[in-house]
Amino acid sequence: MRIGELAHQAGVSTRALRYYEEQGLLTSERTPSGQRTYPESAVERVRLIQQFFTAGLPSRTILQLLPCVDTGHASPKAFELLASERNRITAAMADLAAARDALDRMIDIANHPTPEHCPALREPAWAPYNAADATTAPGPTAALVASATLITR
Amino acid sequence: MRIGELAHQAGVSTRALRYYEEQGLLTSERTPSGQRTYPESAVERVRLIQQFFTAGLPSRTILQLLPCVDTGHASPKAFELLASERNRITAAMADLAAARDALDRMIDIANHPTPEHCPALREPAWAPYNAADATTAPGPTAALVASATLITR
DNA sequence: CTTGCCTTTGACGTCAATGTGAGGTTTTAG
DNA sequence: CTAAAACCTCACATTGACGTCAAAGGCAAG
Repeated sequence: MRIGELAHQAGVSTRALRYYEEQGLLTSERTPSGQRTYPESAVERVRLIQQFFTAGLPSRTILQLLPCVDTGHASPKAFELLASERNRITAAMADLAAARDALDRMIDIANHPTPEHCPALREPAWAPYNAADATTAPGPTAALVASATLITR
Repeated sequence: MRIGELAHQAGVSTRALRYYEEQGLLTSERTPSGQRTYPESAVERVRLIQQFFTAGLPSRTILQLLPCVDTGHASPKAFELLASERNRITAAMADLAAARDALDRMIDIANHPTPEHCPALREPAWAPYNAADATTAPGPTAALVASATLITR
């Protein structure tokens, strides 16, 4: 499998794949003419790398983690890294949840039919502004929190 | 309140505050000599801005959202933005959860007392590699998923 | 007045994961 | 054989939220 194929199957650009290789995250065989060749398993590997990138892990950290994936063994230092990154992610999820709650409050306020700060009654029928949701929070739509804390000015 | 005080109370740098102002996210009065002055309420506002930045919203988007916070009213376009950002955040949380699950699988594998790929028995007593967790997933520690999918090579 | 800390504007630096093009070789399809 | 498509390396550009330094002015205390 050459680089274009891998890029297609893994859903990334060829530039990204060369970058991963440059960072030591991905290896490749070379044909006599110098073109990269990958095994099928590379697709899964690239997807894993992408997952880590998406989660905000920097390439240097991923580089330290991948050997642990390959060997199934984690040195104490790698283990510490594993744990701290897990905590980072958990904290990031909490931050996201907090921001989402803030947005929910704004949505509630904008949607709340109280005339004092709601000339938003011109709206026709509300498109159900969300459809696929039940990922983490099963909450119906938005938190029912007092609005005072949001009205800054 | 001058800029240093606000920066301290809101937990950001003065550079960030000037940047926020430059982006139109934050306003300030000026003393005759040109120094910025803020009301107490600016602390909360900066915290909200920071919360949005932390959640990955770009400044341009925050700029569109803030007036909605101020007036308590959302135009249809702002409402759409609110909803789409909410969905973005939810998706990001799912991505984080997936990456965390991957880390959990790695932790499990590294920790699993099977000799085939586990010379990790040299470890003394495991520090409970996580403490504050129950943010979203009440899961005990790590998923108990088959290891085959992880062993790439 | 002067010492020291805070503030001002302006502008360049950073970091990281790519995008983008140049200029050239290899593979593939007809 | 030939043209298109895919690949190669090298290297500069991008994006965004700041960091950082420079040169200067403001403001309280001694």
